[in-house]
Amino acid sequence: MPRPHVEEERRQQILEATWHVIAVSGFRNLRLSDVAKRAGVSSGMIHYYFDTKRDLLKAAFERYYEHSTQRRQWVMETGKDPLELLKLIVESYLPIEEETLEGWHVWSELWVEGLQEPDLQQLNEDFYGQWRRLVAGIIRDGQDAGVIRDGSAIELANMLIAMIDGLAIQVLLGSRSMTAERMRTTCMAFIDEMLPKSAAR
Amino acid sequence: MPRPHVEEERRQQILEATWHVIAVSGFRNLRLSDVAKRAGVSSGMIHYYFDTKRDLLKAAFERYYEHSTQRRQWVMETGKDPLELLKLIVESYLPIEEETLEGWHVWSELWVEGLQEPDLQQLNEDFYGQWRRLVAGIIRDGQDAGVIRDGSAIELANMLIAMIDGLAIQVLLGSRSMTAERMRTTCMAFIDEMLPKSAAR
Amino acid sequence: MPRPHVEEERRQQILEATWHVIAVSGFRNLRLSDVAKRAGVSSGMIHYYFDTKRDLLKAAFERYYEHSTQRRQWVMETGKDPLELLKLIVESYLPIEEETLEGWHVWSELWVEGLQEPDLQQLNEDFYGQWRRLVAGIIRDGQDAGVIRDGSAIELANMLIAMIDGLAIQVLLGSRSMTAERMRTTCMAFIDEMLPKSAAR
Amino acid sequence: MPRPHVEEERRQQILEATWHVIAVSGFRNLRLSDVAKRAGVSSGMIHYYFDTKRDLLKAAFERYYEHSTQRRQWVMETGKDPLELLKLIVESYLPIEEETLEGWHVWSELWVEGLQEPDLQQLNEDFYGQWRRLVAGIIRDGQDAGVIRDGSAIELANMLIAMIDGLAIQVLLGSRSMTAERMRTTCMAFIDEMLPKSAAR
DNA sequence: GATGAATGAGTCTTCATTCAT
DNA sequence: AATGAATGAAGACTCATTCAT
Repeated sequence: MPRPHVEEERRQQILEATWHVIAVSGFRNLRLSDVAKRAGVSSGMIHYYFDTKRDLLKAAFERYYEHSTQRRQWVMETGKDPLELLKLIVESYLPIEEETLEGWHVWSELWVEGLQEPDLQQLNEDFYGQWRRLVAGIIRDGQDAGVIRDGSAIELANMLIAMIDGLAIQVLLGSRSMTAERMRTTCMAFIDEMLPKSAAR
Repeated sequence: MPRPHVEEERRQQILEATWHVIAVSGFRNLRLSDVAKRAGVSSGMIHYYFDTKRDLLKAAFERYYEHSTQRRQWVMETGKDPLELLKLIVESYLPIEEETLEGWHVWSELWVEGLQEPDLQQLNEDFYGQWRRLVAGIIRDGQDAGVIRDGSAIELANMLIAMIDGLAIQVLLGSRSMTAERMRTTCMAFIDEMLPKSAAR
Repeated sequence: MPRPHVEEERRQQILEATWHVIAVSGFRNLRLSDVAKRAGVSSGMIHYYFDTKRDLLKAAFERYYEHSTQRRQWVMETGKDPLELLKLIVESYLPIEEETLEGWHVWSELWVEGLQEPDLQQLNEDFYGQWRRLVAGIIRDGQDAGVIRDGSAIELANMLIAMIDGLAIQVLLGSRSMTAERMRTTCMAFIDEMLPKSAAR
Repeated sequence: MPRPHVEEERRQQILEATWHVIAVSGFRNLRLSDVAKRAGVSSGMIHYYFDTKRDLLKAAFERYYEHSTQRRQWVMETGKDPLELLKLIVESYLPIEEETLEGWHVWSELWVEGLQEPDLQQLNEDFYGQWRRLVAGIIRDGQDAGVIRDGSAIELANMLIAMIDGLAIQVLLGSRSMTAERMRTTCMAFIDEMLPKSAAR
């Protein structure tokens, strides 16, 4: 009785275990044996599915990229008004929930690993390309509706996205001055006070 | 016959070599033999000055923290008007010049390593504490002079700083959509259009 | 498909190789690569079974302790009369046969290493505890049979055991004045002339 | 103003420091830097006086051999009666006093090192040769005076000396069953009950 | 498909030894 | 005579990778 999908399942299982280990231990300290243990498989099996450690890590990031992309699908399907939607996005990216936190860890490791790895740079480029287009689209909707200030929507999107990333790093590093709560108010202040068309000053 | 300062010089020499190797190869791939080669000393000498690799790396980051702090001393001594000064700061942090680029690389590695290392988190905390106070001070000067909008100066500083960090990451990753030039215009747009008190919309 | 007992066999193989190297080269000069070579395995395998060199050496001594204990089992099963039995024991401990010689070498190294290592001290304590009880039992049998002088059997056992150890050291050191032959006559003289109840003087 | 003996003094200083380190840390763990620290000199100076570590250790043992020989000079100059003198000797070798304890440690290390080193074997041979002659001489005095049993004086000396060595090892290893006190009574029992000509049985 | 014992190249680390001062 | 900074060979240890089962 062949189970045709067993291979694919195993791959997923291993790739997900890889994220978790990256998120918990960091890239630098990742050992294949840890991944094997976390995935509940033998170390030999890792190499059955992935030729080298490098291949595994690359695949894990690729898979995580897809995962991250899917995780923000909901944004496309919301009928909320633009400013509200931006706030929801910010809210969903605050490094509070376990899963979001893990996402930030994995993505941070990808960034730094990407400094040396063109493949990962491409992943990042694709991801942020979509990200910018998504946020810029929302901003453009707001501009069309007359609730968001004029100016390059892409540039405004870049501001918000970069701000989220920069603040998240500080939160991840356990800064006492930049907590997740503080990150929320800072982002919300930007959306409430700087993006709107005629916000009071 | 004591050879004065030899020890201190050697330490500096090794620490600086360590930055360079971190900046070029990344933290994960750093081999002590590379540091030794770069510093032009024997591998044994590394251990003569630093007990373990870990100690060396920690010391290198600490030293880099001091270095980074000193590198922004000039900001304190400028008589420029606030908005102009903020622009100069942005300009000086664009990842263009070799030295600035290296700084971003080292600091990125510190961030990601800091995810696992409380000591590095503290370094980051100190550094960003100063950073926020510095930028917030300038903003407050601008508010006092009536050229910068009202609101929490610290919060505005956090926005700008986070934006710089977030954009720099993308530039460092070689994004074709986010170049150093693009980063400049984005930051300048924020300073010119969002910070001033009564900027036209 | 599990390969049963492979692990346990390997451990034994490595531990025995370790004795031999200790016996031949001494503790101080023991290199893991020598043990690996002697055991006919790779150096990595040593660490597969033993975390550190220290662990290996400790385990080797522990295993040797068991081995030594077993090697004297025969004494319990002999029906010989007490004085005869004591002589057989002495005979079996003369540093003449290859295996006995090796035993003395390993045990000497254990002694000196034990000066710094409480774990090894405990091993020695256990071993000599059994040893004393065994010899004292034989002596007590002799006293009960009226062929061995009165007095504390444990004390008499301690005399004989210490004498064997002290003489063996000199033999091991290749003394020309204290050969194995000389050691034999000295011990036999003690048993023949000093232990018996009414030996002529 | 040349101090002609400064070199000789330094040598002594270093050699004595070497004993102490051997006694405290054991031979296996001895580092020249520890010796230098203990002697209060630079590591370079060790090599000024001794070409190699091996040379130093050999010289240290040689010097210790002389030292040990001198330490028992008093035996020659005592007018005590033979049995009493043997007891004094035993007393003086009990591993109780700091200095005696150190002596046993150094000598134990010499034994085990001697298993590999013919030079040290020779030292031991010389030392034990004198030792046997000395003790045998006393025993012979006792035999001449009619207070010690007949038989080979050398053999009786070997018994006593070996017994002392064998017991001392157990005491040094911190045996709870063989304390210095126990060692004393055991040796004294041998002298009191086994050596005399017509001891009651 | 799967295991995990085994390998060995790669690195960190130690420390005797050298040598400029 | 003396120092201690510097060296580099030696050796412990790690871990990705292989392969017999």
